[in-house]
This record gives sequence, structure tokens and C-alpha cells, in this order.
Amino acid sequence: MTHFRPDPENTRSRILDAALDVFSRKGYHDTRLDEIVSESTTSKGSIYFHFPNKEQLFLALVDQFADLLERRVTEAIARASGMARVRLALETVIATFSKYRRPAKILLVQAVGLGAPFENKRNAVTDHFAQMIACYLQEAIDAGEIAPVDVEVVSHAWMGAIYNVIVRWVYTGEPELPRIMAGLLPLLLRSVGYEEKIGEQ
Amino acid sequence: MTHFRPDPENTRSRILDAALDVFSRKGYHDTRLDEIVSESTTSKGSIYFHFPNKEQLFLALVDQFADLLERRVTEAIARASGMARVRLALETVIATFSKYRRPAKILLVQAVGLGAPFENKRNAVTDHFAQMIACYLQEAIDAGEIAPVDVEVVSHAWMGAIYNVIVRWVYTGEPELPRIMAGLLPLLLRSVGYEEKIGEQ
Amino acid sequence: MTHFRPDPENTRSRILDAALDVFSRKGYHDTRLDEIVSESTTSKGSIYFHFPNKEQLFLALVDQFADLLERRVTEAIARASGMARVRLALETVIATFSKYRRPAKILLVQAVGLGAPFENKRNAVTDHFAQMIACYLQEAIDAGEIAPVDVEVVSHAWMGAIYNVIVRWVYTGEPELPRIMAGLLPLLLRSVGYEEKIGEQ
Amino acid sequence: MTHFRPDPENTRSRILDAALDVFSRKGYHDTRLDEIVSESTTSKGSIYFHFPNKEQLFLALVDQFADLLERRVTEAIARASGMARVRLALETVIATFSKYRRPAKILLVQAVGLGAPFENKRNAVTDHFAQMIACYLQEAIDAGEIAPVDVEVVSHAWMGAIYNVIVRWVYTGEPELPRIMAGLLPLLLRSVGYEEKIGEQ
DNA sequence: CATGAATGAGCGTTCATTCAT
DNA sequence: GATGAATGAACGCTCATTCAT
Repeated sequence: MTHFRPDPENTRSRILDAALDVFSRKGYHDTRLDEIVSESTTSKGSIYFHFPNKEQLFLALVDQFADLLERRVTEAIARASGMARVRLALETVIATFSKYRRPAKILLVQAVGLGAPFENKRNAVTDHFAQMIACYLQEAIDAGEIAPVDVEVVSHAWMGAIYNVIVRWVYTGEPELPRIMAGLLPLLLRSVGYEEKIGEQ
Repeated sequence: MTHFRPDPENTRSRILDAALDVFSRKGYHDTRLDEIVSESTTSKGSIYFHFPNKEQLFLALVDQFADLLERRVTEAIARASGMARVRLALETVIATFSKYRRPAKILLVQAVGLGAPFENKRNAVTDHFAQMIACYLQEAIDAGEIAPVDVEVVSHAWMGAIYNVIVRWVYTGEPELPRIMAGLLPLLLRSVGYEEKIGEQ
Repeated sequence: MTHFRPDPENTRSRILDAALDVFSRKGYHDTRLDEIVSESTTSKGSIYFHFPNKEQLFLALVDQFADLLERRVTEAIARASGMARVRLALETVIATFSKYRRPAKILLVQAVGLGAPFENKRNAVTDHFAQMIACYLQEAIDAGEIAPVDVEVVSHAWMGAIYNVIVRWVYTGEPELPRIMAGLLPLLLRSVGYEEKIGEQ
Repeated sequence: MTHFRPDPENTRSRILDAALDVFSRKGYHDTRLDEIVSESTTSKGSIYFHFPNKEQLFLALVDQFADLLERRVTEAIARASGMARVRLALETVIATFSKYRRPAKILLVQAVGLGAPFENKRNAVTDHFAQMIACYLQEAIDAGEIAPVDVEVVSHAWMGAIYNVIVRWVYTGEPELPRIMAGLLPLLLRSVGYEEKIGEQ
């Protein structure tokens, strides 16, 4: 057999693309390496050249998306403060999940309930953003923008609220994104007694 | 002289107990039927006499807990109406998850990300309670107790909020249950503009 | 498929028989589990039910033969002493190798040059018998039957001499066993200055 | 300005050196081409430029050492005859094995038990020297230096004796070389009734 | 000549499921 | 009803070999 090499430098990307597709559709355990192989027009050997094993290939996808999420949020809140920053963080998380359906499904669904090496992954990402939000919330409380609340509980509740609505949207496509944006964000902010002024943003 | 005759229901229960224990600790895929066999002091054959296969054994546990949840909530809201009923429903869901740590873990974690035959299960349970809550919320809105909101978004956001806080508690034991109860419920109610009166249960 | 079970208790033996046959013909690495499966009229699962892995299956054969060798020699020398005992030990080793061609090939050829878990096996067996012989030789020296020699060197040289002649016989069938018996034993005994009396034994 | 042009023989040697090292340490099957690559600071392609495949690379080492052995023995016995020639041949074989520990291990251990293409190799080398010795022995018998013996059995027994003592020394370093030299050679010669005169080299 | 990414046939091992006892 | 030895399809992973650069 001749080695068809249409774009030598991109083998790794082609693998990641195919893996993202198959993993997000079938989940970790129902994904066969052979499916990724054929979908990526590479070979088993290539996968194992670029990734140590199936698990690490999966985790590479999760990490890749977690990093993207982090970057987006960090950029978004760069010049904001107080509740505006909280709002931007939440908004960016929702928007990013919405924009990247398949990575979102991998992080929020397929990475759940796996064994020890994975389990912490989703929780780690969640905790990271929850802590970030808790921190900003506390600042808003200290600044007197909102009344005191249990920021730890609030931040994790918010992450869960976002996750669940997004997961449902990932699966069913409902409710439509505008409705989510319009309904979810005010709901979260209202839960800490922060009413957005009409016409803002 | 009477022979020792094993109580059939007893065997089935021993299997379910062992399955609950192992599944909740290791998850669906990392659980070997052999582990359930040894933990239940039964046999492979017994498991396959009482359950058609591994999948159905797992689902039996999920169903069992979903039914319990349903019963508890139904009882709790029997004589209430309006936002009081909403409050009771949420409260009961949280309380029941808290009381049954391992079944909660199975429903909220281990049943996630499995193949088609499973994932409908978790989503079905979630949807069921979300719809129930959406329905009661709508009544409260119609009754003028709270301002109009997107009940579909709200109910799924609430379920997610509860799930995530509970999942974290299942894993880490934090925050302590009283704090969850004190922090989460008011948060959810406040998110639809419903302030509990001081002193109210 | 129905489970054909002609002799339920003998599955393990059938596996060992087939393994002995295939391993002795092809060597450890060139033996495929599938070949043992078909030759044993069992299944892959059965092999892994009775043995933890390929390596241990192979070692079971080696150990089995090493034990047999030990037993034979021990019985043979039970009531002898001095050089007569030495002679009997050597004779029994040669005779047993000759009688069990395939196990001999496994121990003397196929178990050589494998990785760490095996390597010591052949050496261990060799050392064991060499030490035994060295011990008896020393007694014969102390008793004045033969002149002093380096018993450590002698015993290992003897084992090697026997091994090599047997290995050649295993491969080529030459020289014929009587010639080996007639030529090898006197050679070894003469090497320590012990001449057998004509007509003895 | 002259370009740096790698000496082709140098590359080939580096590969052989690395191969000798790794093969002698890990054996044929446990050696990965990648290990030889890194140890030789060359590349996969280089190995396949200089050798047709792994097997031939291994055999090149065996042949190289067999040739050396042959040369040494031939030189040593050039001007001798009768039992003196036999003694010199044996002595040179032992001395050469002792001097080249790693090649000896490859020939005597790692080349054993491999598939058809190899095992003829080790056996061929053994047979070659055995026949050479058998031939010289026969001459000594014909010349009346020693009593008649089965030269075929004797020569293979001798090779085995030497091999086994050397193999043990290769693994354990025991017994020390002088003891081997002092003990093994007289033992072999005595086995055919040839007593060295005191004071003789 | 040298390089190393790419290939893919091949194999050991797992484990849910079956069924004779 | 209970038991556990037996089954075999299925899969992750290895590694010698190739060849475009």
C-alpha cells in the first residue's frame, strides 16, 4: 500500500476532528478506534503515534475545549468589574457552549461517569469556573452591588443551571438559543437579587 | 424436617444491593458482573435469572430510585398549591437526593454519557420533574403569585442547579447539607422573584 | 452455539496437552493462542479461565516437567550413595529427557532466551540439579572414591553436556538413544576419573 | 568548504554496536527497533538501509561473532596436531567466549529457541565446531593418543559443557574465569582418558 | 544516505452471556 | 432457583516495515 499523505502536518488535526465527531456522537465507550480511523482517513498507527492511547485522545479533546472556554471568558471579562463582570462571564460560558455543540457535549455529557482518570476532568472544569464566579460575586457583594449570598452554593448552582439547559439544547435543540439567552441569564442574575436595567448591553 | 429454601426475593435484593454499591462506586462500564457476584454472595446464573442482562440490572436501580423520588414528591405536594407547592417539590427533590447518596450518584453521574438505551433514562427523569415543576410554576404565574417567566427554561435550569450542587456534595461532602438547604432553595425561588417570608418553614 | 462438553473435568488437561504440543513445535513467540484453542477443542475463554495468561500457561508446562524430573531423580537415588548415586542421577536425567521429548524441548530450548519471567526458569532448574550433583560429588570425593575436582564447574559442565546432546537428539533424532546412553554417561564419569567396572549395572 | 559527510561504515557500525548492546540485554523479541535507533543515534530508515530487516540485523551479529570464533580457533591450531590441537581448539573457544561476553550471550542464549531461520544458526555454529573437534579427536584416536570413543557424542557433549559453564558465567559472573579455565579444560580432556602432563602450558 | 511520520496486519486479553448440572 | 465452567465476538494496542522528503 502506498502512503497517501495529502497534508502531512495535519494528521494530528484530522484525528482530533474525527475523534471529536465520533466521541460526541457515540460517547467514549461506544466509540471504536476503527471508527476514528476511517473517519480521519488515517491509520491506527497514526493515532498511536500522536496520542498514547484512546483515553488521552479523548482527554486531549476535553482539555482543548476547556482551554478555549477559559480563554474566551478571560478575554470577555478583561475590562469589566462587579456584577457586569459576573454577567459577562456567565454570558460567555453560555455563548461558547452554544457555539461549540460537539465539544460541549463531550465535556458536559461524554466525560461524565467515566472512570477515575476522567471523572475529575469535568468536575475540575466546573469547579474552576465556579470558583472564578464565586470570587467575582464576592467582590460584587463587598462592593454592595448585591446582598450577601452563599457564593459557593450560588456559583455551583449557576454552573449546573447552565449545564443542564445547554445539555438539553445539545440533545433536543430546544429551546432555541435566543430563548435560552433571554431566559437563562436574567434568571441567574435575579437569583442573587440583581435586576438588569432594561436596554443594557 | 424442612429444607432450607432461599427466599427468592432475598436473592434479588442481595443482587440489587450489591449492584447499587458497585455501580455507584465504579460506574457502569468499570463494574464487572463478577464483582457484583462476589459482593452479593450469589452467582452469575442468579443474576441472569433475576435480570435479563447487565443493562437492565443497572436500569432497575435507576428506576427504583426514580420511583422513590416520584413518590416522595407526590406525597409532599399533595395538599399544597401555588408557589408553596413549587417550593415543596424542590425541597423534596433536594432532600431525597441528600438522603440517598448512592442512588443519587447512579442517577446523576453514572447514568450520564451511556449509550442510547440509558441516556434517555436520565433525561427522562429530569424532563419529568422539570415538566412537573414547569406546570406548577405556570399555575403560580396564572395565579399572579409571580411575574411571567419562561417556565421551560426555568424548570430545567432549576433541575441543573440542584443536580450540580448535589453531585458536588456526593463527591466532596461539601457544602454541608444545611448550608445547601439554606442557600439553594431561596436562590431558586428568588430567581423567579419569589421572596420567602421570614419565619416561614 | 451449544457448549460441547465431552469431559468437563478435563478441559484444563486438554489445554495443557495442546499447549505442550504447539509450544514444543513452534516455540513461545510463534505460538498463537488460537492454535492452542483449536488443537484443544476448547475456547479462548477457557484458557483464560484456567490460566491467567499465555506466559503462565507456558510456565505451567515447564514447572510440570521440572517437577517430574525432580521426582524421578529423587526416587532413583533414594537408596544409593557415593558415585553410584551420582551415576543414577545423571542416568535418570538423561532417561527422563529422552522419554519426554516435547517437554524436554520446551525446557531446554523454548524456555531459553525469553524475557525475565522465563529466563530464570531454565537456569533455576539447571542450577538445582547441578547443585544436587555437586553435593553428591563432594561426598564421593570426601569418601575417597574419586580425586578432588571443582565440583561447581564439573556439575554445570555435566548438565551442559547432557543438555546439548539431548537437544541435538530432540532436533535431529541423532545419535540414537542407545548410543547416547552408551557414550555419554561413561564420558562424564571418566571426566572425574571414575571408571565403571565392566558388567556393572 | 567541505561538507560534513558521515562515514557510511560508521553508521553501520553504530547500528551494530547498539544492536549488540540491546539484543544481548533484552533478547531478540524484547528488543524494539526503536531502542536500537535511539541507542545508535541513527534512524529507522538507516537501519533499513543497512540491513534488510530485524532478523538479518540480529543474524549479522551472530555471524560476525561466529566468524571471529572461527578465525581465532583456526589461528590457534595452525601449527598443532593430535590432542594438542584438540586442547588448543577447546581452550580458544572458551577464551573467546570469555573475552566477548555480549556476543557470547547472543549466540548462546538469545539465539536459542527462535524460529526456523535462527535456530539453524546456533545449531549450525555448534555443529561446525563439534565436527571440527570430532575430526581432530578421530585423528588422535587413529594416532593412538587416546582410546577410541564416540567422537560425535563426545564433541557435542564438550560443546554443551563449555556453553553451559560460559552461560552461567555470563549471567552470574561465577565461577571466576581462572577457575573455569583451570577446571573445565582438564575435565574435558580427562573425559577421553587424556591426562595433561604437569607443567605443560 | 538519512530521516521519521505513517501504515495495518496481527495478537493477547476481556467480559457479558449461556446452559448443563 | 442456583451454580460456575465454558464460550467467542470484540477491541485496544504493538511494532516491524515503508517511502516521500
